[in-house]
Amino acid sequence: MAGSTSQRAGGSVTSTDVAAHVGVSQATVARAFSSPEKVAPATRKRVEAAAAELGYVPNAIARSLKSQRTNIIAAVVPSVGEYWQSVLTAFSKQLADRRQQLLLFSFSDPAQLEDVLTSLAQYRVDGVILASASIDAGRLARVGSQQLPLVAFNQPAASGLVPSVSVDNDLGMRRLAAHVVENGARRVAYIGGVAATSTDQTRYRGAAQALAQAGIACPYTESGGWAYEHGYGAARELVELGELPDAIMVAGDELAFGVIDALEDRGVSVPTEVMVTGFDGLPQASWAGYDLTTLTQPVELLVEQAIALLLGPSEPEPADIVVAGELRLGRTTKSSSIFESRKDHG
Amino acid sequence: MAGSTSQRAGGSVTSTDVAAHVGVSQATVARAFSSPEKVAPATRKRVEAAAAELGYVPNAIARSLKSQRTNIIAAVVPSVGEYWQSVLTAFSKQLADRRQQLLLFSFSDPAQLEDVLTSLAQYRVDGVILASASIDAGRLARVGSQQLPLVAFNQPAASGLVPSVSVDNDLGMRRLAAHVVENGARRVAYIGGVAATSTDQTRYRGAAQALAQAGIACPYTESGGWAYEHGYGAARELVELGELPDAIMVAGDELAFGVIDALEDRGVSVPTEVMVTGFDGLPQASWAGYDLTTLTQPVELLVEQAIALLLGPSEPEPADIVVAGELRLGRTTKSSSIFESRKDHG
DNA sequence: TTGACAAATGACTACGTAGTCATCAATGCT
DNA sequence: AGCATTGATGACTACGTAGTCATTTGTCAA
Repeated sequence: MAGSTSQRAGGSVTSTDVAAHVGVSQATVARAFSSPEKVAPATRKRVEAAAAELGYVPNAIARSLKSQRTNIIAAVVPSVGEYWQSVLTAFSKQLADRRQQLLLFSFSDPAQLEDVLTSLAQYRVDGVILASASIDAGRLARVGSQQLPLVAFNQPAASGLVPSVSVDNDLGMRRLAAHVVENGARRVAYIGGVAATSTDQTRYRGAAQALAQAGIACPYTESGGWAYEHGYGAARELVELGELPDAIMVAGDELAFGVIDALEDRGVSVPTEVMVTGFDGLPQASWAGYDLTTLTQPVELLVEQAIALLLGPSEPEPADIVVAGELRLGRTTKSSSIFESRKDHG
Repeated sequence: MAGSTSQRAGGSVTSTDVAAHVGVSQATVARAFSSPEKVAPATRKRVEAAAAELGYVPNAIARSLKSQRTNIIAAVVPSVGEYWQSVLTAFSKQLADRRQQLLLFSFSDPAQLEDVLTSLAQYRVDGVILASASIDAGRLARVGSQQLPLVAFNQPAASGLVPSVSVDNDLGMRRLAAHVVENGARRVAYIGGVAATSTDQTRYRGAAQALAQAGIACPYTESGGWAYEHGYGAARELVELGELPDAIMVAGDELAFGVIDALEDRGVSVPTEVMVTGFDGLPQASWAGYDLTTLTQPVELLVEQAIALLLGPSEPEPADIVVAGELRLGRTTKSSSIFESRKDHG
């Protein structure tokens, strides 16, 4: 039997090839792979043997064309940022468990979004995850008008427009604010990311309102981005202006790391002189070097909900799921006992 | 004209629909999108107008089936690890520039690799990036035997078997070793990741040989993984054993962060008492909080080379590209001037 | 004016699969 | 024994596109 069964060099082996080899019809081979229970065990065995011998692997492209399902989920994600990377990791893991693949559409500049969404439309994916603070309502609506299932991930602005899953930004910031107030902070500053994003707005509002209830004003500083260096730069400016508050609430963990390092670099001790809080609960927040007080997003849970919305039975009206995060108390807000004793809230 | 042009609810608009609307053949519509120069400008305009009106978007699945090209590159990557996330980011960016999409196959456990590779074979991607230290030679060979272009990313073991792109692990570690020796280290320990991986072996060998030339032995400790907590744990053990060296060379940056934090937590000052080096050049290495001495991998360049191997004309024999990294000098090896003066090498 | 030629377009088909329907054999029942 | 029923399988076709080839139209030179 030498040579007769060798697979062709460049081309792929098709179900027809296997069928000819076994002496059954192409339909039977297809069934043996897509719905094995409809094929007699003996036949199935022979088909599988032949497939293994010839090196046949079902062609997902052809299958998708015929069945109108790709088993592929697209994710539109900013190409940078510790937070998005961790979200992506979670999606990729959980989708793999459901035998779905992740097709990645990343963009570094919001201006590229147009192109990205265009090429996204060409792949007939089974669902789309929109994860970025910089997708505005108009674009969201446009994507939403297509027929495909989609879910906005952590985009407060999407609420009501398209199905969305978010952490409770407002509640989270309120808890953090309550915590720093309890720890004795009387003057608090807020360092945001990009003021134009709904995430930033929602978080700031939460913090500002909670602080206002304690009679504390909370000036907002825009750092201009969500990366380490933005936080570093914003904090440096704050130090140079000279009027340091008791606490700095930062819109995101990565920013907060920059804030902490900028403070320490300039001899400002955290938390002794200034407390710092973050938001997100990145893995690095738990690293001993930072040990940041922050709001840990339940990323796995959020992702689970997002996938459920995407793959589950479609709801009649857009569902908006909001999940509470968990307060993580780290070293960056541990107050000295002097402050502790003056605590006086509610 | 109300209603007559409304697109069907669930189904997608096809080139045939557009053709009927314009009054041309399906072939002309297809050409208008895939090779516009073959269509008369006037006709093209009408086709484009009709497509916009009907909401037609070319179907990439069907196109792929017909043309045997998917414009999709698959990446097989471990689902965790700061380093892989940064690599992934680079791939996704550079592929987007070339109008290719990234299909993500991530795995958290090497045992899942089998499943991953199986489902990978079904999608007829244009190329595969294998990026993980834990793909052994046997599996590499199996994947390589398929017809599709592939490239192993930072896997020394792949050299000779399949086309590969790697940083120069050996040279990098030699440079780091030379640096710590110059800074006065006389007793050096090495903390590795997973001893069974070729990356770990190559890096340790480079360090050990370079140190041996300076007459320094270099005991190896396996941390058991590549994450922060593995480094933390390994360093903690080292401290508890009591015999701290002058310098600890660590196999990866993320591990090194753990090592540093473990040392500082136990009152061991870095670099005054113990110097620490990393490997990879993660963004966090540049953060002021760590400011790690490490070997920065030229990730963008590595990725560029990998993509060139993948999409470029196929070489007759597997190409193995090795790129040198760049030494990054941080605070974690800044020696006191006492050490500096005794430097005596070569 | 007519033949040669290029440009534009249409008819047709294949890419590899899965679902529909028909066919056939085997089984159980009265 | 005859008939209905079930299970297994084959023939056929459609999914939406792009390439091949043939046909039509328009242009230019002799």
